[in-house]
Amino acid sequence: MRTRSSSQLQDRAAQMLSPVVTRTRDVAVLDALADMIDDAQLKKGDRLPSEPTLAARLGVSRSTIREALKSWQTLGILERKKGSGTFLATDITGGSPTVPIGLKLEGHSLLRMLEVRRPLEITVTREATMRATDEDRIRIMSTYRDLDDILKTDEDWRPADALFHRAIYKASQNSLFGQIIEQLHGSFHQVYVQPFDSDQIGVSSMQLHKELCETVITGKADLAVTVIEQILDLVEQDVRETIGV
Amino acid sequence: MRTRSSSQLQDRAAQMLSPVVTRTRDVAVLDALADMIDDAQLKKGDRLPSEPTLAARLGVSRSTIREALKSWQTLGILERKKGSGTFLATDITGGSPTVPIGLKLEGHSLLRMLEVRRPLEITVTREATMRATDEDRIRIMSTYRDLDDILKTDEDWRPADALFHRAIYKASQNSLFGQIIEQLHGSFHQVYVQPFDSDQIGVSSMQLHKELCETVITGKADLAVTVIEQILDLVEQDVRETIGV
DNA sequence: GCGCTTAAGTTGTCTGACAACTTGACAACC
DNA sequence: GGTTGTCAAGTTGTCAGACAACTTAAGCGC
Repeated sequence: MRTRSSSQLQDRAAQMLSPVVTRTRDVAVLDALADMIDDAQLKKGDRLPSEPTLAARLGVSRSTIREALKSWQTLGILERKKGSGTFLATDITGGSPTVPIGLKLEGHSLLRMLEVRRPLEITVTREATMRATDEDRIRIMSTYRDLDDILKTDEDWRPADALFHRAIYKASQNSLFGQIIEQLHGSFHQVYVQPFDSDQIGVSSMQLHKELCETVITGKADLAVTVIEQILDLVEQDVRETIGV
Repeated sequence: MRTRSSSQLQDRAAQMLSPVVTRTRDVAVLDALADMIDDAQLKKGDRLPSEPTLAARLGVSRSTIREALKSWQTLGILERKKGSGTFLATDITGGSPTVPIGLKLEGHSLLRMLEVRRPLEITVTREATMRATDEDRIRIMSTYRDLDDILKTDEDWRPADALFHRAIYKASQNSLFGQIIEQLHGSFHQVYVQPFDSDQIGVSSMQLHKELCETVITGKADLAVTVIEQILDLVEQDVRETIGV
């Protein structure tokens, strides 16, 4: 085991190198595939390019393509017929939640995303507060400490923030919440980051994150919900001011 | 063109035939895996045998094993860590022993989906009730009538049901809600319809849909929310009874 | 005991191959 | 004309083997 300081240094360095997650290749394939479906305006029942074609065009092996397709097949997005091809089984009207397709990210769509995030965040916070195991609590506390440390420097706080919130999602014991919120969160941050400076995070937001950590760990569900609502209010207010609504 | 009678005869004969189900190997792998999990009493967090081990023991190649695991990974049943192993991410608690274990696992993932759907449906129903335009109200009423008509026959009611709910989503004036819910709904139906095949929509559910239509149109937000909650309760109860939890 | 190195084990990805199946085109037959 | 048999090309399903990246634990030196 490394010493604590070096560990922190290494973690911090790793965070700067690989921003949020270790994108496995099949996820990238699905992203590209979503774009392709959007570009080609494919409708339900239309056939997708064959596996060898996709493999060649995306520069990955057929195995990777197959695993990515299997994922969407399980979710009912795709249907595959042996000897025939792969077909779109769902109409993706302007965008899919699994991979936001062609999502026009103007200010108003940011607000729409927040609208969807809000009920999900509230529910996941309540569930996490009530279901968290000891291991979850330790992880939440640990990720909060990391976030707190980062905020004292001028480094990028977003990766630490994402890890903190992910720990809470995990404590809800329902992986679907985390997946959907993080997709929204991801596309949200992509644009959200743009107009704001990285150290723009206010004192109030930092205080709220501390309260969120404490209330979740101590199991005060109702309080935790009010805190997450305040955080979302803060973010929404930020967005509104920025886009002048 | 053939005569009408012969054509009808042929169609009827064709209807009696059910499509040949090509049982792919990965489904068999998942069945075997479910039995193994049950026999070995594996709990959440426990590690599964490695891919090469499974491949050797089940007499299939590693590729087939991986595709099968990918399917359950997508459903959140499994979690895989590079260099470490594959772990069970869900607890199989209780349930009647007569229900095949595979159904149990998928049933639990159904419940998780419902958990995510619930806050979204509630929010979208409230928003729809308050924001609906006259055009939206007409559309909601019209799609409900269609659904009502279909229910009196023995035809498939699901498309009409989907259109009815979609009309409500649309009235919320936030396309993201509909997209995400429909994604969940789609994958839900894919699994839900497959093993349970409960084509019968209950009388109570039908009455609730009528109330939902009325409350949304007349702008009674709080009432509409309670109705949609009752509908979701009904569905959840149905799932729970089927998987015996 | 502590820290470092090493080796075994595991998942992610690639390559190449063959089997099973579908589809369309064409020929043969009634 | 309409039906059936046959064939070739294309596509998915499965297999085998290999290497890279990563984790874990045992072993070693201090």
